[in-house]
Amino acid sequence: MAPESLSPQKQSAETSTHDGRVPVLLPLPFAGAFEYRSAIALQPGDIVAVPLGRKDIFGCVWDRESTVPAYMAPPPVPPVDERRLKAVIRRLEVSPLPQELRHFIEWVAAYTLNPPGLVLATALKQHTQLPPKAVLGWVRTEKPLDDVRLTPARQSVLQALGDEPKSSAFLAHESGASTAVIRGLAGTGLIKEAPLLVGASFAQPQPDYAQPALSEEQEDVAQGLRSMVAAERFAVALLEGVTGSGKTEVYFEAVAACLRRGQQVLVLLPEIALSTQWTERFRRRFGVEPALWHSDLGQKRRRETWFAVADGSAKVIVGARSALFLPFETIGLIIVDEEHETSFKQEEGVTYHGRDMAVVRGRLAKAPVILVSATPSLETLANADAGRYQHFLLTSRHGGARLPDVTLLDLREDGPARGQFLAPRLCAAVKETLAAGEQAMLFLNRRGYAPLTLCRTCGHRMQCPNCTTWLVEHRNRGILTCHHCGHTEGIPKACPECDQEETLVPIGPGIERVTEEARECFPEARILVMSSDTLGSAAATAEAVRQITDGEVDLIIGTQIVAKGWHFPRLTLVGVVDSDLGLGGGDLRAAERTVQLLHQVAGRAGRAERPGRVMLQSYVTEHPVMEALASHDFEAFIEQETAQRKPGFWPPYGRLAALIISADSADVADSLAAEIARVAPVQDGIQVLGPAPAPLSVLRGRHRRRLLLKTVRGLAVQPIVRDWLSHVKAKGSARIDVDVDPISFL
DNA sequence: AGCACGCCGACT
DNA sequence: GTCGGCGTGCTC
Repeated sequence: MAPESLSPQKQSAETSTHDGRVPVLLPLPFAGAFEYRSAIALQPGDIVAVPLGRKDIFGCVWDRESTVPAYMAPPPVPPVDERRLKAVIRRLEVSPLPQELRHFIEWVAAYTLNPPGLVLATALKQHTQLPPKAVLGWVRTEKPLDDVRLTPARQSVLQALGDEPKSSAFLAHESGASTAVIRGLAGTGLIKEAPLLVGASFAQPQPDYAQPALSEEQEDVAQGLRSMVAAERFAVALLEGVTGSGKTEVYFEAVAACLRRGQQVLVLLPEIALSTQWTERFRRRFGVEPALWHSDLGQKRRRETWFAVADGSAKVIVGARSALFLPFETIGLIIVDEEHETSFKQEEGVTYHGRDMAVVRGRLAKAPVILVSATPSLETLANADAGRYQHFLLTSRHGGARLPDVTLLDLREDGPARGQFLAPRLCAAVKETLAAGEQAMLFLNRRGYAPLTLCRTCGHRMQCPNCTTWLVEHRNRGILTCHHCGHTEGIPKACPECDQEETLVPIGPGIERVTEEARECFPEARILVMSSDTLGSAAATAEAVRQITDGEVDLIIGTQIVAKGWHFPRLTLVGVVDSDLGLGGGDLRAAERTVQLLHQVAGRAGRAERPGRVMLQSYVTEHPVMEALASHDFEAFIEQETAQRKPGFWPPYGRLAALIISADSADVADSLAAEIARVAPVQDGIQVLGPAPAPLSVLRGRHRRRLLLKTVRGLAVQPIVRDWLSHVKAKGSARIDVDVDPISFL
């Protein structure tokens, strides 16, 4: 794709050449854009090669004025001496970054307290390491037809031509002529080479391909969403509906409305690589596959998609959070499905929350944003309650299916035998289900065989040398491994502490151990294990899903992965092996997350005409989380969570920023943390907690301490943290990482 | 992020 | 006497 064939972008009248000085944002952690001289006129958004030190680097011509709200914006950097400016080397022949994307990059940088260049790097990573090759096709020239001898073959080639360039292969196929005819025509001057529109390979979704049969309730909500799209302005809606209520079908109507207006749609899913079922539903509704965007897209497909988004020919993009950085032309709608999913939060590098930044992107694009969930986050519910977001509800399951019956199995009264993990009542229920020719599922959110290996003689526990964690046994692979840093060792014969042999015993269940037990309890059952260890690729996942759907499997045993929005019509029993697992650790969202996850898992049961059953094994059946799940009364649970968070101004009734201090020795980490605490801000509405050792106090060999800044809702954390950190400096091995709106407290 | 400059240990 | 360790600082 060559730049000539891209739609021209909207530009402010003002050009960026200003005394021949051009700001260029480099994909490096500098405080702001660097300035260069340029003889040629450059526009903001242009990708340029510039010298930096003794090397050359790509950057993006930047805007002189910031659009970030003043309170959030980083302090301005003083201009550099004229004589030190170097000259721009050249402008790359690639599509520029649209203004809206540049503003978004600045916004994300200011909000997350990251240098804008680092955010640019995440946007540019997807893009121009290599300028895309122009692929050439053919178009008609102005030359009159009568100058040339027109054979029948030539005429049919000319007929196959359109306004837009067509490839030789396409023309040959369409006209039945050989490529020799095309070359001949080129020789006559009737046609000439022109860059192909890459986007031409992205099929257009048809808004009216299949008409959905919507219930009255669904139709009402769909109508509400359609009118948001029609308004063509920024607004946020929460679409809340129990599992199986047909949320996807309903928001597809908003997608259709947007397509009819010729605008683009961005759909964010938490785990796009696993979303084959979603893609299939999309194809049934719109006739074609949507454009996909995720991290392991091939280089070629990636580049094609980027440019198809830029020129507007890819209409619906389904992606992971990084799709927010695509160069949309005319975005008319953003949808965040499973908005409560914590995996929308990027935890490495630039830590941003995909859901929240989707709302920012929507505001910049003046487009509506729809947040979708069966168990919305407290953040989103609070926004809906405050009237900031519209709230649409789908209350009944599609096709008359009932919500599953949820039974709490109190392990204190009716627990399994020692060394086993499935209670007798759960085993009986599984047997019944299998006998009835239906499918059952066992859910345990823990990979491996056992989370702890202990010496029976001396009490030694097998620990990771780099992290404050136990090594998890993976018996299938014959190893002990750390789930945080990847450290792996063999399973020793003797205890490394007391040298006694055969004394190491596995403590607690992992999914491998539950599978072992299930094989003994249900010897006849065809068992399928679904975890990230057994399902390496999207293709493997799709195959597993097919086996389940086609009834080639009786018992599914899985981790987190099975909780995704799968539709398994034969599944009628779900057993949760350890419902209490997520409640430990005492972090802010432990209860909320457990409710969301277990409700999601429970929702896999009984989606078709057959009613479903769910059994939750727990040692704390009286816990509000368990009660909420058993009674399907989430409002009561939300009320209680709210009552707990509100008085202390915990999110969403206040704001948080975490400072993570790390160093290669505990002493250095401690003294820097103490120094930071000493200069902590003191002000009404602000509270500083810590420093405290991080729950994983040593991670990947680095000693970590945490401080938490909490402010009342009306107070932004960014200027406070900026000011705070301007008083301290990390030296040596020490580092300070800031996590605005932290989700993980590890 | 690179890549320099810059002061302290084991080598031709 | 030098080669080289990676600690601090700069790159428009």
